[in-house]
Amino acid sequence: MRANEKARIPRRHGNAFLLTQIGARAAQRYGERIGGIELTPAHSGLLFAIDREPGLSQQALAAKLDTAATRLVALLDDLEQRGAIERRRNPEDRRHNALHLTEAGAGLLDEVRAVAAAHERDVTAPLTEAERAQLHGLLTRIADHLGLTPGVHPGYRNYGGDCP
Amino acid sequence: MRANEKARIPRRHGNAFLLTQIGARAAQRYGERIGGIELTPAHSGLLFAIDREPGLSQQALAAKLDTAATRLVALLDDLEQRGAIERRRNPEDRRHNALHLTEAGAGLLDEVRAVAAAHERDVTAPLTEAERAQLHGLLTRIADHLGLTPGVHPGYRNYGGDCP
DNA sequence: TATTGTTATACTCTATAACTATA
DNA sequence: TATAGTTATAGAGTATAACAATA
Repeated sequence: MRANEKARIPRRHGNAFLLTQIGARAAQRYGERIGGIELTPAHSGLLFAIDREPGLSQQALAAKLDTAATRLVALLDDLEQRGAIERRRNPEDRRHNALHLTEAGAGLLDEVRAVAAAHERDVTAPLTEAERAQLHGLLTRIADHLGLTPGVHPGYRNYGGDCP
Repeated sequence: MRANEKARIPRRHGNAFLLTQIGARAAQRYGERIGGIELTPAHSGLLFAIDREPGLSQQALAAKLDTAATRLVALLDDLEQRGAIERRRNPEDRRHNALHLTEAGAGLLDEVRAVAAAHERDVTAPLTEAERAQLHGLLTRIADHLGLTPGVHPGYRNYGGDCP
């Protein structure tokens, strides 16, 4: 009975488990790297998002990232205090803050991009360029199948489930 | 300058980011599935570990999973209360508990294996069998490069970093 | 009254530090 | 005193609920 169940499993350590293991470790390493410029992964995600679509309100940005707007406040406070972003109050409807990167913020984003590129090279170090492209094709299809939004980190999403 | 930095990035959404995204989502889905039999991913990991190496003490098991022994107490309480495991006190040194799966625990582990197999099929649904094998080869090499212990979920590890 | 942004509260998770019982 | 297991304490992170300002 147990051997029978066992036989149904395709591999000792399946792709799904490997993906979870690797994903968690890659996230942890990215967190360490991005910590080197005094940011968290969440901060870096906001810089990317604001650069991609400047002028959004906090509510609109939260909707894009599929997270609660309350979560953004402290993160944006940090970035604003650092001079990386501006909250421009809309004169026509003074409840809205339009989010924009400053000059310094654009420079900081360049640093983030450099960190991300180094991270990318690190994680895929044992693969050849052809294998990286192969992997990218496979992963893109899985990401699509799982309904993942390109560029939106799942850490922003509102799940009930356990993190690991 | 910024365009120059951008050009260094190999792809819009690199493999590292995709791995993080997919890993987090896969973990979340597994958590939902395993919740269907009133367990968390952590509980299921303990069942696997105790089955793989029965008779370990709680300290020894914690060391294998690279986590604090205090973290295991409540999880083992749950499994014991459910009749899935036993803490057998060692008569020669009565400080040690030798951990063992019960008959019921073996049955529960079979259910966990079925859930894991369904999860595996779900995550890799869009791939052919040949592609799954290809992916497995690439992921195994990356996991090895990242120093991951086969079968040990990173969720048990003691990092300081952010979870996502 | 409805909406934007903010602050406050409560809850979960976990790391660390006491504590007990055995040796 | 040293170790295995347990319990208690404290901290981080976040989801939810209240709140103030504006429309």
